[in-house]
Amino acid sequence: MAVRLSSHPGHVHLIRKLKALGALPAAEETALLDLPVTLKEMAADQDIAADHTRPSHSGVLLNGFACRYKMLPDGARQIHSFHIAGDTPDLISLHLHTMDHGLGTLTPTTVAVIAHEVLRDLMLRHPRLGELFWRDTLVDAAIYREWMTGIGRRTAHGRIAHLFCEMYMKSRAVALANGYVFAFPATQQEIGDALGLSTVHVNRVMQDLRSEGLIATRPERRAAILDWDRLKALGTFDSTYLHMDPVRAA
Amino acid sequence: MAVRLSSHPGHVHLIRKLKALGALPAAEETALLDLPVTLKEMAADQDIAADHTRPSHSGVLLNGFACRYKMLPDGARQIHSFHIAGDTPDLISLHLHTMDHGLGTLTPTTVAVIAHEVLRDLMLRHPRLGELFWRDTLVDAAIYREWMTGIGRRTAHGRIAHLFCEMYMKSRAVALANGYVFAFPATQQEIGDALGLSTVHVNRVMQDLRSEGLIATRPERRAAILDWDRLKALGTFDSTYLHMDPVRAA
DNA sequence: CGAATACTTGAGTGGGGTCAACGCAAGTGG
DNA sequence: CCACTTGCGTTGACCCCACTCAAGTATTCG
Repeated sequence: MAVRLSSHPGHVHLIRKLKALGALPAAEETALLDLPVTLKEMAADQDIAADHTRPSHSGVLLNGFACRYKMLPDGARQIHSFHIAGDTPDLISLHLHTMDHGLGTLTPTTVAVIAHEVLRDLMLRHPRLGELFWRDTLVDAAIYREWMTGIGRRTAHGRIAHLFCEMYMKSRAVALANGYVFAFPATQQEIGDALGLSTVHVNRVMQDLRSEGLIATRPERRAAILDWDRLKALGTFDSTYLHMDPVRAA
Repeated sequence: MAVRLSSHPGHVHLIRKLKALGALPAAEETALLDLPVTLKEMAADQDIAADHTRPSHSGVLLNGFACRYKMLPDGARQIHSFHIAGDTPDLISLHLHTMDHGLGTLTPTTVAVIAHEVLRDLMLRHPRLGELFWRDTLVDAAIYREWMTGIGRRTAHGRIAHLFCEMYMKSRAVALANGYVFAFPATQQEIGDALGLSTVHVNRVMQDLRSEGLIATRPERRAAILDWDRLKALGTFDSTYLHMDPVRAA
């Protein structure tokens, strides 16, 4: 059932995210919100796009959480990124036609599905939007580099601290943080698969961070940062790679 | 001193690379080769673009080797990617204005430096070229994901095997491989910094791979793959992520 | 032919992995 | 409303892959 993107309240997160990336003129904003999309409600642990497939559509996450991941032949999993409302995680299938990894939901999720041809036409009509989306994929790439740095060279404590800093910054940018509290529904298993750690070790390190008074986690799958400065120092977190300052970027 | 990109023989690697990414019509090829560039000869271990700077130009590697890297406060280094002739490693500065990492040479190198405004104008005139370059940055991102997977979930033997497979495929794509022999001038130290391993361990594992008859390295800084199938299996290498098949991609 | 810059080797160590339970809350169905 | 299941977090014991430190031995190059 085709509706306009603007018909679902989740579109505000996309707009906020694009505005955090750079100037979004009114004409472009209107063109984007007028796009015909299909709303897809998904359960947790479903593939939005499976590895090795060739999608003909891309999606905007309107709510819920998703992740990008790769399964290895021995059953090990590496999670490459977490995605929250406002993200366009499979925009890349517009130019990389065969998926080289999977994209799956972590929680029940609403996705606005848009046909590739519609997106291509939009970007031809509005090159400024094309640039913003390109920029978005480049920020994703910067995040991969940062994770690579963490997995390769940071201790387990530093990696987990860094991840909490990043998820907080991303949530705040789309107004999904309430003070230092934000939704972070990943299990310890998933955090381990993201950071190259075992579940058991994630558990022990998170206990350390909690007992040190750095973070708190709630049964409702929310996280809170209790001491931003010390957490940031522990994870040697420098937000430059998130490229969230549109003023300096302009 | 401004010359045309076509004036340096290294331009052929760029053209080959773009053609491996997708169709490159003659008009676009001509427009690209006519670009005014400045040729810059650089020594080894110099920064093409330093961390935290705001470049106003991007470069094409015409020959030599470079790498993208990040230094951590404790002195540790993570190398994010290796780059060979034909690569455009700092194209991203066109849209991410502040460098969140460094880009440096590994060997003496020739770089064609192009002003951002010239590139922007080129892509407005030729959206098809813009798409190809976007695609190129997406392939780089796919390589980051693959490295992340390796560092997070592969053994040291698997990581090194995978890296040799990747560097061979990249060299072959721009006709810089001779059979299974290709230039790979990274030191064991640099390989370790790329794969999240210590120099000592890289050394021991490479001895294993040599004595197993999988690879050979030559004093002239060339590498040879002696048993492609076993090396590929050891690194669980699947070249999908390099997106090198323009036919299926079209 | 020194002086760097790699590459090698050995010995000892530790961060994080594995394996195997156990606790506990939230369904879910009878 | 209780028995069963399922998913997630937690704990303990043991172990190994890869790291560190320290000392070599080639190469390469001015």
